[in-house]
Amino acid sequence: MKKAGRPIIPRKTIYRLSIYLRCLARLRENAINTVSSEALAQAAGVKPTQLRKDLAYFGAFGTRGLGYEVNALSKRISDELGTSSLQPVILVGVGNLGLALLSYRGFEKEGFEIVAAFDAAPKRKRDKQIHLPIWGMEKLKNFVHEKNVKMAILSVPAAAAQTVANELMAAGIMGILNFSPIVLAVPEDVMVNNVNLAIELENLSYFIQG
Amino acid sequence: MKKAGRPIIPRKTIYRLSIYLRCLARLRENAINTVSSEALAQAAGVKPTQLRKDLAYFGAFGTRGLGYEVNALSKRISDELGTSSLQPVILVGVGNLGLALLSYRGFEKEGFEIVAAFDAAPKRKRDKQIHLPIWGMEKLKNFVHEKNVKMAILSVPAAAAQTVANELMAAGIMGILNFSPIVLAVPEDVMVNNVNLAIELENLSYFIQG
DNA sequence: AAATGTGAAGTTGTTCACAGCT
DNA sequence: AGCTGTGAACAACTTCACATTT
Repeated sequence: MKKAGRPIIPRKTIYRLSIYLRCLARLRENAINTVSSEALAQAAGVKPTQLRKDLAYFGAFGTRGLGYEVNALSKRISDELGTSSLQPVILVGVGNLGLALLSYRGFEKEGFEIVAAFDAAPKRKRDKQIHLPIWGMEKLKNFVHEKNVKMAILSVPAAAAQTVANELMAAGIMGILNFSPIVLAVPEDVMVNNVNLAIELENLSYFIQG
Repeated sequence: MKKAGRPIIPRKTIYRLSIYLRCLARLRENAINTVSSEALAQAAGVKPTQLRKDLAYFGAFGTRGLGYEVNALSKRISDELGTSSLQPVILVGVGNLGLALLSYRGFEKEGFEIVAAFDAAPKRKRDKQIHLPIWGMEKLKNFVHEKNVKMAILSVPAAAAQTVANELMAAGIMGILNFSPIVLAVPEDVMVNNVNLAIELENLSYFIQG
């Protein structure tokens, strides 16, 4: 959770750095070399001062009067986030949602690859062909060790989630992207990000009722 | 964005109310009638005081010395969130991710139904059978008006996202669950929730590198 | 002139400490 | 005794204002 030897950067800032990185990628595609905090902030949906504060956590490299060099800033943020190298990820729980996520091949472009899928019933019939084999849970531990996988996508039913999460952690997984609708109990050094589409919709529906 | 005649409840609280509701549902399944703020907070992954503060935004109904009645509290939160009635939702952009979301039929259990799907190329060949017909974008406006749809899931490529979002808003959509990796520009009265799986993974990967 | 970098002020959200019910 | 409800203290985050640099 903390990065030794560097200033502690707030969670929210890290999240926004990812957003800035994607905005910068689009600028690059359009062959734009230089950008002001004003313009970049606008693209990212934040205030210019916030952008500058965020960048200030890991040093200054803008040019006053001019702005930031797009390539240099991209590189710097990318280094900071550690996204320069492709991270292997496993997916556990190939039910409806897990299958959906597997068939969505949009992770690779962004530096992540789902390298294996696991399920309690690997042979179960599924209504869609996928290119990746599905392994039984007994194969998980060895695989994670051998391939040195650190991250997992968890898409099992609520009732199984905590048990499976425990297996993942025992195998050495340190980061879990949790799609199951329960709050996982994990030790401090394991990181969980929750994604719950139903809650997102519920949240929207609240705010649009006037 | 604001609810007339009621105290303004912070976004984060609303989000947590959804979590509490799901924890309460599990308690109900286990035929537990009463719960303390301590126990419920633990299940929801928050501190007891925070839970009580959250509930205090819309009035007190716990029993001191005892705790909360599970059914009554569920009902109260559900009313507050307005999730008692089923909300129709449309999905726009039936590419890889959109198709994946359509085939994930997990929304219905949670009070939402995807009632129609739209795509710029509705006849395009897709590698999976789905039960819902896919309409062309020209059908969108009428449908939204007729069925009085207020929420949309947006899963089109980045390049098209803002244009399509504009169409949605022109048709009367007030809440967008945005899966496309750009920040949408919308007027104040339209609500956008962003879900970006790549960013979630990137975020995880940052925090697990020691 | 234009735009960054940053201490200080302001705002929002969280936790504490404890009074007040049951 | 046990647990809620809440003002006050605290912490985190955001924005402002402006000095500084090119």
